[in-house]
Amino acid sequence: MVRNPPPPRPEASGPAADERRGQILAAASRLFRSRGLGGTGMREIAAEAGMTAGNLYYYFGSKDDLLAFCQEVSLADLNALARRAVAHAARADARLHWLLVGHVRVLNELHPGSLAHLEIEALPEARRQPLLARRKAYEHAFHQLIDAGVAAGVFRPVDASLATLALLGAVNWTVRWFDASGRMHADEVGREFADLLVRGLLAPGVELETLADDALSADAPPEALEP
Amino acid sequence: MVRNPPPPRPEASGPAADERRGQILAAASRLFRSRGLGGTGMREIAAEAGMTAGNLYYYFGSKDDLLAFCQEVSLADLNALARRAVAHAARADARLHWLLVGHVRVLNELHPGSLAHLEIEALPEARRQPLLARRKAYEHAFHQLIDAGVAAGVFRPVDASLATLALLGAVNWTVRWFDASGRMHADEVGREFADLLVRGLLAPGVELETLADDALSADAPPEALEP
DNA sequence: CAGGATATTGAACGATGGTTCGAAACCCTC
DNA sequence: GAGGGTTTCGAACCATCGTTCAATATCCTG
Repeated sequence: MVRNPPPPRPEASGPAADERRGQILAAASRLFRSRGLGGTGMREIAAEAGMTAGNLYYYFGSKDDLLAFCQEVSLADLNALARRAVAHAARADARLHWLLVGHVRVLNELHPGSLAHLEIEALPEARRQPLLARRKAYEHAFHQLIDAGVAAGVFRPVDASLATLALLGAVNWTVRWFDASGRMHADEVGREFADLLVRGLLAPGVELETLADDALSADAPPEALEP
Repeated sequence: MVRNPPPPRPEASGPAADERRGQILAAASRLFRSRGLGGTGMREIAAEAGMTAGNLYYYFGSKDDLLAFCQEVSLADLNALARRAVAHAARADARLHWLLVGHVRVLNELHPGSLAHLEIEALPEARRQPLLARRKAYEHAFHQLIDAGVAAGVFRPVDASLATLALLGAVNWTVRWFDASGRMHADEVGREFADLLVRGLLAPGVELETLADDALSADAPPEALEP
């Protein structure tokens, strides 16, 4: 006879719990960044969030849950950005530039030190799939923008997949060294990076165009995020 | 009365042991790559290298020893490359391009999946310092090449420190996704990346110059590496 | 073939990690 | 202030991790 799985432990819900989850996520991100992912324990995360290890499990069923949540949030924000960039009417180089600046800001300013989609490998197979799909969607936006630029003659002909990985590598790497208390703000770093990276794609003779970067997705567009 | 530290346990020496250490390093690198650093245990590394956990300690005094060795080897190769690039007579863009290609190859072809200088934070303070010094030296080479290019009017004026981080981010990121059995070889990826990144630095109107990339440092220059 | 140095094993130890759980504390509402 | 839901604690559990070590196998040398 098959035994029913134990009743799913009651997971906290409601706006208060969501708020708390946000605090935990922030604390975890901070620690993940300085001590590495495997190097930070639940007790440390709890302490950083001003609570007890046992209490953490009232909000997250497991460390994997916490990690997956961490990445879902970042990926959702990144994808929201990407959708806006793809839908925008400006030239491909301007849109790509704008997206790159936003990317750096989301990773270092909105979710400081967030691992974003950086450590998917650390999750068990079952959790990976949905996150990988979202990451793929995000990369697809870069692919699209680059192809659009090539088609328009704004970019020189490049392998869009490879170029995507180059751009993402550079901007993702910022979480390793960016220091919010340092001499530069996230958006300044983002602009310098985007300048360099998008210029690397331009066809000879084309001048880089840019867009004004606006507010981050925290108080952003009215359209809802995907479910 | 101060007790003498226990006699330093005999650590294997000789060419045979060095060979074995090389195998272990390769196995460890492979696992670190797929499972992450904190996620791989000594037992797994040992198994991957075809031996027992206890046996590992005949070659490395601790996991930190192993990790530090891993990074020293990669950094030594990278710095050897960097010294050649800095000493070379060609134009700055060509030298930087050559160095970037070499970097990708060292990380993905010579030491597949090596974490290189990527996870220094995981080491205890004492170990970090010498590695950080070597990394700093390596970054300094990029800084030099970029400044030289700017001075020569080959590159547009950029923040050399920031540009260095952008370039290194892109090429370091390759260890996350590069697959030796994939459609591209490490040197092809390296060239595409170097093209994009160095072009991003060029001053308007300047055409990219490149150097032929030669053999990797395995059978490389006669000058000795530093001790 | 003997015998010592070199390699390797497998079991064990202590510490730490994620996790569970019953009980206490807190916070509302009636 | 009694009572029920929500939240928090703290101790304990068990697996795993890095590590040690005495014993054994393997290899080379005389």
